[in-house]
Amino acid sequence: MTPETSAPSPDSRPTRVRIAPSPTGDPHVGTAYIGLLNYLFAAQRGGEFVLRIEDTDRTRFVASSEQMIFDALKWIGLTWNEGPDVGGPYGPYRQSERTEIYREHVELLLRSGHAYRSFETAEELEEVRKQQMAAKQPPRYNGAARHLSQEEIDANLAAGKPFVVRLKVPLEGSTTFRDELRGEITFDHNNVDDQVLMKSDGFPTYHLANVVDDHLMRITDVIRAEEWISSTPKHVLLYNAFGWELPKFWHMPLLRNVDKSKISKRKNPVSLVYYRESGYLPNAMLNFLGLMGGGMAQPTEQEIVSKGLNTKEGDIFSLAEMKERFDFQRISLGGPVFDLVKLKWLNGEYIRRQSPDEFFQTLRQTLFSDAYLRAVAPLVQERIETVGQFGDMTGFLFSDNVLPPESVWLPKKRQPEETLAFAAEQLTALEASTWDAASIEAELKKLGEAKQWSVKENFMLLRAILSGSLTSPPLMESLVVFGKARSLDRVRRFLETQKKLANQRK
RNA sequence: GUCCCCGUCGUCCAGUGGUUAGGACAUCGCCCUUUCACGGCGGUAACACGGGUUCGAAUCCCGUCGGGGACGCCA
Repeated sequence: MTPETSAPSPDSRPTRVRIAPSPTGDPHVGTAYIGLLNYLFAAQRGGEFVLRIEDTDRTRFVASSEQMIFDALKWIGLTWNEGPDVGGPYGPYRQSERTEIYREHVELLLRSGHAYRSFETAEELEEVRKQQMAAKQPPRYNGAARHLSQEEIDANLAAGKPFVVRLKVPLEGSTTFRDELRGEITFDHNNVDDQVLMKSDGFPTYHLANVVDDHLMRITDVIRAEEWISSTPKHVLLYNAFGWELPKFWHMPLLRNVDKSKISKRKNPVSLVYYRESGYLPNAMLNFLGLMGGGMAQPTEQEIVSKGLNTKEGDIFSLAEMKERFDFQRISLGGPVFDLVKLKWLNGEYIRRQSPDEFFQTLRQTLFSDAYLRAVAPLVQERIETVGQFGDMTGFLFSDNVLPPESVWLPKKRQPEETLAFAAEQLTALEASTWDAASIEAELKKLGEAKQWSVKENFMLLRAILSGSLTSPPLMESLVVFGKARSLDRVRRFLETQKKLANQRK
C-alpha cells in the first residue's frame, strides 16, 4: 500500500481525469456537476479531461442519450480533450467497443486466482437475497461457487451454462484507501461482497470496466460522487490484483433534493434538457453548480473594495473565475440541496446583466426559436381567425406557471383524491413513454383501461394540467411540442401544488 | 439491519482555540415607484445534544442523536 506521506504526489504523471456518464436517458445535472469539477481540476493542473461513455448495460441503453449528453455538456460550456466524438490516444472511449479488452483482463484475474466463475442464475440469487433479508442478514453472495471443483466448472462450461465472473474478496483482513477529502477509509473484507465483474452477457460491470479503463487511460485522479465510496475497496482490490498503481480518489458530496435525499427525478427536475428548454442560461447553471459544495473562496474584503463588488457578487462567478479560484480542498462534505429558488435568482441576475440585444438573442434562441415556433404553428393554424389569437391558444406553451383551478381539472363524476391519484399514474405512464404522439396516446389509453377511466376523463385531466384549460390544441401534439422534460415537470408541479393545498385545508 | 460518510440560520456558503458567529437566497418591514419587477435600507433566523481537553471551544477528542449513501448480472 502507499505509505502515508504529505509530500507532493509520488507519481509525477501528468494529470488526467475523466467523466464517465452512462447513456441511459436524459443528461443529468449530477453529470454536469461532476463534469464541471473534473474539468476545473484538469484545467488548474494543465491536465487532460476525458469523456468516456459507460454503456455496458444493454438493458438500460438509450440510443439517443449519448448525443444528448454531448450537447448538454457543451451547452453549459464544458469541453473535453478526449472522447468518443473527438478521439484521442487511449480510445476507444465507448466501453461497448472495448469488450475484448475486458475479456482479456478477466482472463488474467481468473488465472491469477483473483476471480472465479459463478453459475447461479439471477433468479436463484434473488431468492437467496430475499431469504437473507427475511432473516435480517446482510444480503450478500454466499461464495458458493468459490468451492467449485475444476471438474464441475468444466462440466458447466461444456454444458453451455451461462456464468458470471466474480471478484474473490479475501475472507480476512480489510482494505484501506485514502479519500483526498476525507482521509483514510477502511472496510473490513467481511463487509465487501464478491462483486460481479463480468455479466453473463459478456459485458463487464462498472467495477471492472472503470478500473481497467482508468488504468489504461492513465487516469491519475478519480473524481466522482460520494455514492461510490462503499464500492471503492473493490476497486482497490482490483488495482492490487492487476499490480497497478492506484489513482487518487476524490469523492464529491451528492446533490440533494429539498428533503436531503439524493437528487432524483421524482422530486426535482434533474434533466439538463429541462433546464435548457425552460430558459435557464448555461452560465447561470454552471455558476450555480460551482456554488454547490463551496469550492469557491469568497472574495476578501480588499477584493470587494478594490473591485467595487456588491456583497452578493461573492456568489456570482464565471467559468474562468472558477478555473482561477476554485479550491478542491475547500469543498464541504455536507450534501448540498439543489435549491431551485436560488438557481432562479441567479438566473435572473444573469438575465438582467445581458444587454438588450443579448437578451433578444436569448429569446430568439430559446422560447421564440424558429424551431419551436415551427413546431407550435401547425397546432393552431386551423383554429384561429386572426394571428392575434395565436397567444390565446398557445399561452401555456410559453408560460412557466400554469395551474388549473379545481373547477377545471376535476371531472364531474370524480372525487379529488382519486383524480390526483390518477394524475400521478399519468405521470408514471408519461415518464415511461417514448415521446411521440402515438406512443403517448397508447400509454395513456392503456392506463385508462386499467384504471377504468374513460378516454375523455383521462385526456381532459391531462389537458387541464398541461394547458390550465379545458380548451386547447390537440393534447398529444401539444405534449410532444412542449417536450418531455417540461411536460413531466408540469404534471409533477401540479401534483405538488395540490398536495400542498390539501395539507393547508387540513 | 450491516457497513461507510456527513452534521453552522429554512437553503447555499464564511469561520481552522479568543468574532456582538459573517455573507447570499428565501422570508418580514420600510423606501423608491402609476402597477409589478428591479434597486436601496433594516429585521427575524444557526453552531444537534452530552461529556471531556483547555484560562478559553462552532473550531480538538469521545459518545449519543439526526441526516445521507451503499449493500444489483445498474451505473
